[in-house]
Amino acid sequence: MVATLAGVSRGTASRVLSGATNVSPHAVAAVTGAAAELRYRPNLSARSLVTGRTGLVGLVVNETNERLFSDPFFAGVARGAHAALARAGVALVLSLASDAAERDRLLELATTRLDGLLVIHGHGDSALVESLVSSGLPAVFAGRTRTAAREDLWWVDSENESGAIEAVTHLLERGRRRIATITGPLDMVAGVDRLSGWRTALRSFGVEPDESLVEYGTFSTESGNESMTRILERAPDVDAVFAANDLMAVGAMRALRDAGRVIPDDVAVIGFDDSDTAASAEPPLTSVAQDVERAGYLMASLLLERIGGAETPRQEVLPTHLVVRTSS
Amino acid sequence: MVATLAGVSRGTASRVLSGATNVSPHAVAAVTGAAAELRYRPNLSARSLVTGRTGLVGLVVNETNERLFSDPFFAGVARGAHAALARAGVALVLSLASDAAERDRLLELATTRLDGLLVIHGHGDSALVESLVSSGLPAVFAGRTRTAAREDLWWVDSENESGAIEAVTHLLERGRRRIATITGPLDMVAGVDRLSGWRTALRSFGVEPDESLVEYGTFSTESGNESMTRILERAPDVDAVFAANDLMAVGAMRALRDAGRVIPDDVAVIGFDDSDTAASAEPPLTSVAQDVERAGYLMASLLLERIGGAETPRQEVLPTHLVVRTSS
DNA sequence: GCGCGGGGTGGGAGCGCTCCTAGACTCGGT
DNA sequence: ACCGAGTCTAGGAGCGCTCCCACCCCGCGC
Repeated sequence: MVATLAGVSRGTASRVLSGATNVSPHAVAAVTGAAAELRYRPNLSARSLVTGRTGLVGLVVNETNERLFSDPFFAGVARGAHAALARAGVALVLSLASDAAERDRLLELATTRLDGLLVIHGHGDSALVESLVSSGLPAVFAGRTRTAAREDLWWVDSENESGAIEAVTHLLERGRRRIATITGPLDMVAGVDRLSGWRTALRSFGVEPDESLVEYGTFSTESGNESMTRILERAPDVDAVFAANDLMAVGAMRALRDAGRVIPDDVAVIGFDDSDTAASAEPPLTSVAQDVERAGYLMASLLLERIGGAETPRQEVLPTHLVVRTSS
Repeated sequence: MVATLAGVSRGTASRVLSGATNVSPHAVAAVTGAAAELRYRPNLSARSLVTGRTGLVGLVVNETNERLFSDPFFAGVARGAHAALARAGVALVLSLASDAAERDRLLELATTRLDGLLVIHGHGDSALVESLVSSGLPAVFAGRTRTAAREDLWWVDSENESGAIEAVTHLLERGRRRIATITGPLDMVAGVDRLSGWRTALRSFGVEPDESLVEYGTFSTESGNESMTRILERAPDVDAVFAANDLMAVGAMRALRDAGRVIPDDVAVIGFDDSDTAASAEPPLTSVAQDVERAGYLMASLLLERIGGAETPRQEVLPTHLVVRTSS
């Protein structure tokens, strides 16, 4: 180590450079001075070799058809996670896991050079979740899936159900009664919970949920469009729609417009996520806001705790709130 | 190394595990067999320590106000780059560099643990570019900026000018003559080139470019809206708009609709990028397509070459083509 | 004045790998 | 039968760092 040349022994220099404990002020000054002069950069590989930590965390995206990767949800989580990790000197490694081959490669990579994983899994890809869990690698999940809803895992999620309740209640309060919903796939807790919130809100207003007003989409614009079309066929008297995300809400609005319905006069529309899409939609979309950036930050913080040695799994649920715009 | 225990010496095992050269088939079989049995995973830190390569490449996003990070352009590049790198066993590290502090941290991180950088710089952030270049680290840029347009750098860009020419020519051929353009900031070559294409196309049809039909936006929906509003004030007779990206085109459409213009009957609109936004816009937006995923793939390939020892800078320009939808 | 404890330091050991060199072994030519 | 060229292998060296232990020195208590 070059820093030694300017003062003391390697041991002392190392002590100074990685959290000075039991070092004299004199030595500290000498070492830091020398390090600055020599523009010293510690070799992280060497450090990893001996500490067993790589200072690298994977951001796993199980990207399937719906191109989760370009989803604003992903972007927000990534940004938040990056912020939390940066202050701990940990870097984020992008890891896609679309197919089985990629999943294997990911596990290979993960067990060999990552300290932990942040997992965003679009669908409840149990194979991925299971193999991650069984690998024993520290991992924190974004959102519960059927497989990941257990308390033995670490995860961060939003208050999907109460968010949905707030949205549907808002519609009910404005006199809407034939409220349809376009939810997500049944294997995603986010979709299930939002659907459940829809039912709860209706019942609390004495309205029995009409199952013919329910459609299961895939969180894409196109599926929102198709779902809305089917709802219109089955229930032409629909006067509102609550979609489980903004993209589907936008798709639904297109279907409504094509069917000659005026938004919000004939049919009110509410989305979920409060993404940029919602704000720039035509008309601007009322949406349930969830702070994805904060979710990412929390996920990373939990993961750092876990890597730091925490044993008991932690879960965190983030609040949501309704952002009212012109579509409702 | 555990693999030795099942056959030969460390040296031989190492030779087998990292590209078998001068090894007997017998030894190969023995080592691979033993490695499989022991579920051997090489320690990448140790390997890095001796080879001097980390197998890590940074994806640098100079994220400013416009949230480049959630831009579909970024997502595409990231996906393409990931694909190219994965087959070389290289991982992608996400590196944001919004402010000066982050930039410093990034450089620290880069020089110490990354083999190279893929740089997406929203604005022509010369400070970032300069410091990267002077650090001597292998880097490939996405798109030229004023600072990065030089041939001593490595970059990948799209045929911005000819893409713009194609778009504007398409409008001219359909009889439009009062064609406005909303371009990007002057410090981005992408914007400048697209503006230049607009001029060229007009002149080739004998139309002298009217500078009052030019607006400079910031690539956001909102700026598209504002720019269009200003154009309508200055030139109410405008009959077409060419925007330098889809988001601004969408913003422009909103402004046009608010002004009572019908798209495309009164005013035709064309965007750039052919992102999902374009397809799902109302009405569906004609747009100049550029294959961002391929750009990312190429960037990564060039970077690998550079890291592999290639000295002479390479640049690559990708073709664009017009995707005609109902807005024009 | 002697022993003991604690803050501070020096340097050996070793993390797991690849590189390199010396040497062993094989085979064909004379 | 010998030798040289070619092929493959064993194991030492060392990458740059942290950990650990032995040690030194100083001040205090008996």
